[in-house]
Amino acid sequence: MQEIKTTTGRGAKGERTRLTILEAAVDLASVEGLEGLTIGRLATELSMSKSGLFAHFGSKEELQLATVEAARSVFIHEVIGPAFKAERGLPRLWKLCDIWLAHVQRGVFRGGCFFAAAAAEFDSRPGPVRDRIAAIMKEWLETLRFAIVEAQSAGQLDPQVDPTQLAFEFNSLELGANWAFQLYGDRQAFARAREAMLERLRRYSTRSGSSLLPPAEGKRSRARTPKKG
Amino acid sequence: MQEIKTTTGRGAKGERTRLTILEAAVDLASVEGLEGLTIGRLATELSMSKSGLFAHFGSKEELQLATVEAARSVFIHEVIGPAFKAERGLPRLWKLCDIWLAHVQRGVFRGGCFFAAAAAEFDSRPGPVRDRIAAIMKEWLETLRFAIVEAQSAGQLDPQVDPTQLAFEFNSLELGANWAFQLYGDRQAFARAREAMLERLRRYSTRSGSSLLPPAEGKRSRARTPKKG
DNA sequence: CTTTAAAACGAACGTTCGTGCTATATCAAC
DNA sequence: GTTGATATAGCACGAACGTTCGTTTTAAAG
Repeated sequence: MQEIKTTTGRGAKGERTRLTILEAAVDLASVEGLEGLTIGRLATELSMSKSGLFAHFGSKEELQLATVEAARSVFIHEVIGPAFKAERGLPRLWKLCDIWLAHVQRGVFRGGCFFAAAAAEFDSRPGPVRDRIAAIMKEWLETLRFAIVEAQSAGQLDPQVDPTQLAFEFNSLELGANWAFQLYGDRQAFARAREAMLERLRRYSTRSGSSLLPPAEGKRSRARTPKKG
Repeated sequence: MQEIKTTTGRGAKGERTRLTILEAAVDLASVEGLEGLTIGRLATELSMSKSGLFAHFGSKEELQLATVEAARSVFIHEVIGPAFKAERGLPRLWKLCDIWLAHVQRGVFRGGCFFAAAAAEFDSRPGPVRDRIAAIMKEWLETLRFAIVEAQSAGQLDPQVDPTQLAFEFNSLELGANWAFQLYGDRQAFARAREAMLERLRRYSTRSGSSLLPPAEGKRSRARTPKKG
């Protein structure tokens, strides 16, 4: 009988430690940046030795890559997953935007959107880390674009709308809200981003689509939009 | 006889050197970040000694603050100045947006928008540097907002439009274009941002205002929509 | 010229960085 | 309980960091 490559038996402890490290690494990197994510600090924070921690990754770049990957997992779990519970088309598109903004507001990452920060840090720094960050953010943009296309296919959104253009605008509003919140603590920015997104979705939505969007708020709404259960 | 402290006579050389240093500092910081802006590297790049350079600022934080201030001067000279040559109201508002995008595209700062990068780097790092960056970006947002208000006062823009909301959206689109260009080299992003901005300006502009905007392009090269048939 | 303050330098400081080595714990499998 | 891989620690390294200090060069003022 061929023995199965043991990832579960022998290396159990190491894997657990690795995950613990990466959890702390994501948190630290979201605040200090992927370069400010220092092996010494990380080790101190986890009460372990630099070399012991280092052995799990072999190089700082590998640690950074693993951290980026861990952040992507968190993002998928916190944003993509929940949004995909909504039905295809306009509801899912809206949920993607809404939950994205919520995950920043909730502080899923202490430093706001992990990838916005990482992109700004690495965009002038060629290498595998930059490439991976770029790929992950493209995934997100592609997810947005595809949700738009699905809404069009479902007859909920004007088929004349350019999906890439709309995805660009939504992504920009997300970046803008993240920026305003991180730099000024401006919570209103989330409402502004939502308003701008909903305005577009409403304008482009067909009759069958518009009922799938949250009801329009009056100006200066004081109450929160009721969550549907 | 009381001697006058001449700032022009004795300190002339030092001031010139300081400006040379800051020019290089802005360039370096726009790529490597304000923390990656290292005194040693800067000195090497300028073929001078670390200590000689250091003496001009007294601390790294002072160097960072001076660099931020120098970047602000460049920005004012390259964006605000030219845009303010346009007449008040809608023309100036549009020029502010248009030239902002152009200054990123032209590579006025090697790393794209200096302040977008600096904000992302320092937003989780309290202190005078962060405060100054935040204040400067608020200046910009306020400039945008005021231009919108002026366009409304001139009867060129729908007075019902919330200036803060529109300024937020424009700023977001700028951040989005900067992001796409820095991370993917995507030049189309500038056109997308302009399209989104102009779409809003056109929709909100009065009859007297709409003639002040650039003519609408013929749907751009969007003929190739893979319309599924 | 001489005088003198500003400007630039060179060397060193104490830290921290990433990264090797070597030794010691830990723990699943026999 | 012994074994052997795996995981962690200890220690040292060279380089780079911001910063200090004492000295030397430079150039403006008398």
